[in-house]
Amino acid sequence: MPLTPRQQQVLDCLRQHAADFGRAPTLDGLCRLLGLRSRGSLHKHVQALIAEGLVEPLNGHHRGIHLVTQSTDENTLPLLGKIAAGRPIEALPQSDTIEIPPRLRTSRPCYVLQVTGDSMAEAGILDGDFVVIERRETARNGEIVAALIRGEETTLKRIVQEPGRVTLVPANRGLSPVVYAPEEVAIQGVLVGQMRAYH
Amino acid sequence: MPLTPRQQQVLDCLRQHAADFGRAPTLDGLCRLLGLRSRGSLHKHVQALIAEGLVEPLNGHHRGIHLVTQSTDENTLPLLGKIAAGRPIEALPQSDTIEIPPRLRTSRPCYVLQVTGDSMAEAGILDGDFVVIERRETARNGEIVAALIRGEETTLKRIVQEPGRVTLVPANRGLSPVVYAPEEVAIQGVLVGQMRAYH
DNA sequence: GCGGATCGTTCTCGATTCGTTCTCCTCCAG
DNA sequence: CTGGAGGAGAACGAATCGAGAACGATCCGC
Repeated sequence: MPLTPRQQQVLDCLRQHAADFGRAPTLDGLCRLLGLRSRGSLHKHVQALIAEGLVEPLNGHHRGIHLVTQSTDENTLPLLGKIAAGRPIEALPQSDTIEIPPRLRTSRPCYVLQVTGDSMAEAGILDGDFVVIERRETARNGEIVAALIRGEETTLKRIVQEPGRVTLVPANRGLSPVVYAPEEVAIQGVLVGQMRAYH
Repeated sequence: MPLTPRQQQVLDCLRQHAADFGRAPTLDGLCRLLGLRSRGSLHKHVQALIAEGLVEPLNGHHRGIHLVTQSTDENTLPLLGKIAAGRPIEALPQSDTIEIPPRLRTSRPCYVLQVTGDSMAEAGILDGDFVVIERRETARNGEIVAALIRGEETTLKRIVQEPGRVTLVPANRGLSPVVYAPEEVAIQGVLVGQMRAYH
């Protein structure tokens, strides 16, 4: 739903205030900035902005009108580098980012890797694909994880955790599952999305 | 139904206003811009534009004359429906859209389909994946296309075109390539991107 | 810890603006 | 003369907007 003119003014004023002071204004302070005399009136505008998801809702626990953080780059994630069986994640020197639609990520922190190699080809993950990884240190059995093995190499595999051992299962007839001790495998994240460009 | 000269003038004025201010004008504001004195008169023209589908209908819920946004968000594409071997594209009743990062599409018109079935599984396209299709009627050999066969069924396959015959090649050991006469196969678009969510 | 000041929230009331509908008017082509 | 395009103006209901009062909850100096 589009904002009314006054709501737009309030939003502009909030952005201005954030740029100037970096502090969250109170309703009374906003009233003065906007030339209003009643908090009650302004409150309705702020509620509308909250309904639009532009302002942090404050459920009586703290004060101050906080803008929601940067809705613009909400759809970009850091592209950390490449993941290949046999090598640690090749970090890119420059901090690169890549646009990811919300459907391909979760609400928790995520990052993106580019796949090298065909070890997960039969799971539909090919050489050159981009994979979205949710930053997490535990996984459920059967999930595909980015795992650091003995602090040396990082790989993308399906994980099966049993008492006393962890098995990383590739999706490729030419490769075999490998069994590790639990302390050898550090989960760095869980696969939540994948995408590929053909052109 | 064609627009009357005055309706065209109102439409031009609306586009001008959107370009200048990015805000929806009110009927009174439009009157001033057009040199009119009565909202009631202008209202009839706006109603005509709504009937033509050029202006957002506002059913007393909000104010301001909004132009209909045609592909306003350049990162969203229409999600037309599902594509399955053996059936035409199942059109979704409601016109749905889906966010697609620029990397997964081309600069030409594209749309999105959701894949049903595993006929392209060995090319890394699984059941449930979303594929981005560039709207095009010709393809190069080896490209993956959405093709309409005999006007009946639509399918996603790799295409090989030779003089006098067209072969559609699935990527699945259990399925065989099928040869058609060129006039039996109508290319509806070419695969340019693919994505999958795991959660 | 306490009490007053500050703040968020909710409510009512009134004023203005705006979309809508209606009637009446002019102009012009067929 | 008739009908359609176009405009003026009045009137009504709804959306928008602000003022003010009242009530808890939080914050802060003592």
